[in-house]
Amino acid sequence: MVDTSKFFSNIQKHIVLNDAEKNYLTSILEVKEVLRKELILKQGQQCKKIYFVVSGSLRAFHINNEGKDSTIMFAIQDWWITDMYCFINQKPALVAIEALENCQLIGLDFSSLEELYIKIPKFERFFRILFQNAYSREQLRALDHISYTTEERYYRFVHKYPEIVQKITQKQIASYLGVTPEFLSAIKNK
Amino acid sequence: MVDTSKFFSNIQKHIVLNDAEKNYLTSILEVKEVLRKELILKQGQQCKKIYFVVSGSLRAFHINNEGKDSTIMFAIQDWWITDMYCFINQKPALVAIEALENCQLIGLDFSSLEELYIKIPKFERFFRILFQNAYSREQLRALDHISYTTEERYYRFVHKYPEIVQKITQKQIASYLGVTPEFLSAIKNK
DNA sequence: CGTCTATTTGAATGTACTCAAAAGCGGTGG
DNA sequence: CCACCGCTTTTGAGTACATTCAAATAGACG
Repeated sequence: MVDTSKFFSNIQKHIVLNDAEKNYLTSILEVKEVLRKELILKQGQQCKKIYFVVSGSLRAFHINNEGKDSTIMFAIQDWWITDMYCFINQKPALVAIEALENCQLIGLDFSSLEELYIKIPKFERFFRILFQNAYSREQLRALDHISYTTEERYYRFVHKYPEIVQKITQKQIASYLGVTPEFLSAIKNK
Repeated sequence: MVDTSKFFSNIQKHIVLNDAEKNYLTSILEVKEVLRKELILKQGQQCKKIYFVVSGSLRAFHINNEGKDSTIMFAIQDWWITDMYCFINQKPALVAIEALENCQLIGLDFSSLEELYIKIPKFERFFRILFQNAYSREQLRALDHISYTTEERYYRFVHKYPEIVQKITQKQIASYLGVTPEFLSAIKNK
């Protein structure tokens, strides 16, 4: 069984829900369990959902036309993940999302989320805060990317997200930093 | 005089305001005119405001400890700009924001924005959409950054933001792409 | 018109990649 | 429980990408 209490407490960090609202939310959420290595979104598919991670960990990545694998983001327990661009524009996904371990997820469909905003407007607030934080994180990442060396970015990443680092390979860190695994290995061993 | 009508139509792309709401909004907004090269935010300062650009253009940039200048974002007419991380956490700014031309701006203070969310909750919706789009843009930028070559990113940038390109120097594009002006020059002339 | 900054060019250097091969490690099946 | 398989990590050589520094040229602005 997937425990939805973490999901509700994540939401109640920012807004307060009464029982009726919780029940409505329960009625539209979709519980999903996926196995390690399974894809919850494939590149080119329609991205219809945003996921909350109850347990496990995931990786969003893009394969370009030369076959290079680039990691856009990781998500662990208590994080939200989607291909934002495709979710809001309802376009084919630019990224795939794979489970790094067995995961318990809670998905919200694009159209039920739109309805949710209408029916219970305080969710506008919740997602306003969520996206504001996500935007801020990405702005910092852009800063990191153009302003620091690869070596510095590696140590900054490890220091900032130790819980993620535990769960992923060095190859995946390299793909997040935008360098080859060989080069990351060389950096570490000097 | 600064014309606030563009500001209101920007907001009314996503939500509808009645006269009382417009009046309230008018009462908290701060009109600001700045000259070319003026800084509206200095690195290390408290970032108290988010700005809407009525006219003109701006650049947010970071100077690291080696003196390297990295552009985080540009903003032109009808865009919003702030140092998001510092705005929401009320920490010293990581970036400076400078006017590239004479600008007419409308600023919203952090605390009056928080009050606005309480008084007129539909602004949660407006900023939810604004930040969702901003997040999506930054996610795409991260993808661009790790997945394409500098040359590709240059042409993608020029193609995606032609109105920005008109207003900025090549040196500033280089600083946005994260390369030296010399290297960008070499790319163009081959 | 003169000054200041941006852009270009080139040489030397450093950073990061490719390719290939070896070593390490974890999981699976016999 | 060990042996094998597949994948990750390491190592190294050769190459490509990008930087630094310096100097020349071109443009923009007062």
